[in-house]
Amino acid sequence: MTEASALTRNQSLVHNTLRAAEGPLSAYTILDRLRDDGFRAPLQVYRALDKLTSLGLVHRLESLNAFVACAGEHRHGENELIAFAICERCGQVEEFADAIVCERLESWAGDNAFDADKTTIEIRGKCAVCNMA
Amino acid sequence: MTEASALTRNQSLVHNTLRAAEGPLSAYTILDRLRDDGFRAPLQVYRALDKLTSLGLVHRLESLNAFVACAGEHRHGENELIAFAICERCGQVEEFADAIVCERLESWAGDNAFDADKTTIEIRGKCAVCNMA
DNA sequence: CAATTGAGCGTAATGTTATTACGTATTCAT
DNA sequence: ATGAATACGTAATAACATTACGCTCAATTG
Repeated sequence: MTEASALTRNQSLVHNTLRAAEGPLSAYTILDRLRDDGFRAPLQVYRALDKLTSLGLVHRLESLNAFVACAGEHRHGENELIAFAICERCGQVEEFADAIVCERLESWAGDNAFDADKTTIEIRGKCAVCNMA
Repeated sequence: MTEASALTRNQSLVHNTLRAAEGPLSAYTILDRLRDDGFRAPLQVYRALDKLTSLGLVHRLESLNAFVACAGEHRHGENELIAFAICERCGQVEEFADAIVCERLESWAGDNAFDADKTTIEIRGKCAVCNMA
């Protein structure tokens, strides 16, 4: 079994909602989609999201105040540096990692004695598909 | 005269508030600091911030929902890619640019036909000074 | 076994951040 | 002068997030 089996009911519901979604969802959108499953309050969602992000199953998109299920099967550790390309038009999010970017940022941190905790990289723009249209 | 002279009264007030601040300020904090200057509503602040960010005089920190005056005299164009290192402890923000990071992200965008509009890079952690303490 | 601890849960209230809507004023090029 | 663009003031509301309180359950451990 995957680690997902360790999730609680609420956590699974939130995780599945995000995985079923086409794109990022806000916490309140998730809440609305889970009303029928007994969700009543924002905190139920935020608590699940906290856990899921700490497990690396979900990412928070800071520039959107929204959340996405981590792409692919490869669950990232909490520390892996992932960049996001967010299409302003269709809402699709592409996730990618770049070793050199990662290295450069770590290098800056090293040079400046900055103890990095969490790094956010988000590119807003138009995806290939929408670029054509 | 600098371009700053082209700013309206409200825009200057907001800009000066940010420049006088030790670190990033939320829109509502700015509002509070400008009550005596006649500010009454959030929109007055948000409108000024919109203008200032489009001029490259102010940056929005997405992971903080807050704003900082652009460091140094070198006003960045709206397009220049700047990274921010944000100390969770003292609130100080360091601003830096890295050509290679920039190049790698542009390269990813090129390869994926993604038309990048605005890119955010924010590192949260502890700064050199706080690291010692 | 009982006591303690830690994670999770439910609910209510509140706090914080941002926008919409509407009308007015000023500036500037035509 | 007139129309377009930009900025302004105010009120209301929407959207996002947290604090506080008390309860349950399971695992640990003394």
